[in-house]
Amino acid sequence: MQTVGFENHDHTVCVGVGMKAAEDVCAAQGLRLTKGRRRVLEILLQEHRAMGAYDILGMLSDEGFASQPPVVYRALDFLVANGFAHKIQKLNAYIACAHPGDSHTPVFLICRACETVAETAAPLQSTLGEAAEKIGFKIETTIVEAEGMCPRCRETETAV
Amino acid sequence: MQTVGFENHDHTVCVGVGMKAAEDVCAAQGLRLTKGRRRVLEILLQEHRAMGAYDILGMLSDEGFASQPPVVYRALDFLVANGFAHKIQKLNAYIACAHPGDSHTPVFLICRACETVAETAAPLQSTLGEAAEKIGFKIETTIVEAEGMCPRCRETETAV
DNA sequence: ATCGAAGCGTTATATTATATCAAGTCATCC
DNA sequence: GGATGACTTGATATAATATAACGCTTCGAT
Ligand SMILES: [Zn+2]
Ligand SMILES: [Zn+2]
Ligand SMILES: [Zn+2]
Ligand SMILES: [Zn+2]
Repeated sequence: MQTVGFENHDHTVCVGVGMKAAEDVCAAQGLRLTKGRRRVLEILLQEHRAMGAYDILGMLSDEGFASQPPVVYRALDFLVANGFAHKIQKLNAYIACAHPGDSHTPVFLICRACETVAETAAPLQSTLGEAAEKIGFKIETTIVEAEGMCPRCRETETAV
Repeated sequence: MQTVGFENHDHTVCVGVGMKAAEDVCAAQGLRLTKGRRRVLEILLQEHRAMGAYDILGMLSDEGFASQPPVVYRALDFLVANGFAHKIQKLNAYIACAHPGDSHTPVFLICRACETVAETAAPLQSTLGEAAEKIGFKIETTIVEAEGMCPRCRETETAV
């Protein structure tokens, strides 16, 4: 599992891999990757950045989809529930999963200057789970979001 | 540093300790713990739970404070910026810091059934920081929120 | 073909948060 | 003591994010 987000890369591959992974998982689990859900995932993969729900909604309605919020929130709920996308709580934004197919606890690195988001992972699940279990808390999902400065913004940084 | 949130405890002590810590930090750093800021922190300490901004605003306006959103958001901004309170992103809610005075990266354990929040800590700062640094990302702040079931709700749980 | 579950279109509304500008407060300097 | 400037507050308005509810359609299984 590698960190995705700051390096350059062949982007059509990202989209292809992401869509394929979603299709496979849906086929295997009997989930329906309907037109709207598919298109939202494509948008997130193509843009490769955290997008607000209303940004996506704007693109959808430009393309002839209905233009009401539930259209996009329903699609996002589906994608997030099934691990094809994640919500970045800090930004109230959504991003395609960079490690589709794998079961994982994502760690997001969020640049405070440009808001670029990279998805990586850290082996904290067990550490945290054990600590929580000691006080009787059963962890089911974990959100980890780290804010700071990405490599590019650090280069061009003037003041701290 | 201990986990705070699920066990029973003498609550007047929490409030006293929290207010004292805030007063000390403000005195030391030349910050102004004004009437509204003080009252919001008191409310958060007394309630000892994650509260929505508008919940707090309702209490403030009942007490004669102005009743516009900026009143409470400004106070919360101050408290969060100075470490006296934290924002729980997952809940869009705010909670008094359980470890005031210490510099720390809090870890929140959030019960999905009752929404009780406990603040604890995990030694993941260094692990995560090193991993990020390898790709040139400089972490400044980290949000960790774990959702699951608290001890009390696990006892009374019927279905999973 | 019928049935039930899941999905979608649509209207309306709820919830959370910020922009802006004028006025007040406080410490400091002279 | 008055001028200064930084910070704080009051107040109006609006932005941004998200959900409720209801009826219709589509899909897949029997
Ligand atoms: Zn992922
Ligand atoms: Zn950046
Ligand atoms: Zn804390
Ligand atoms: Zn609980």
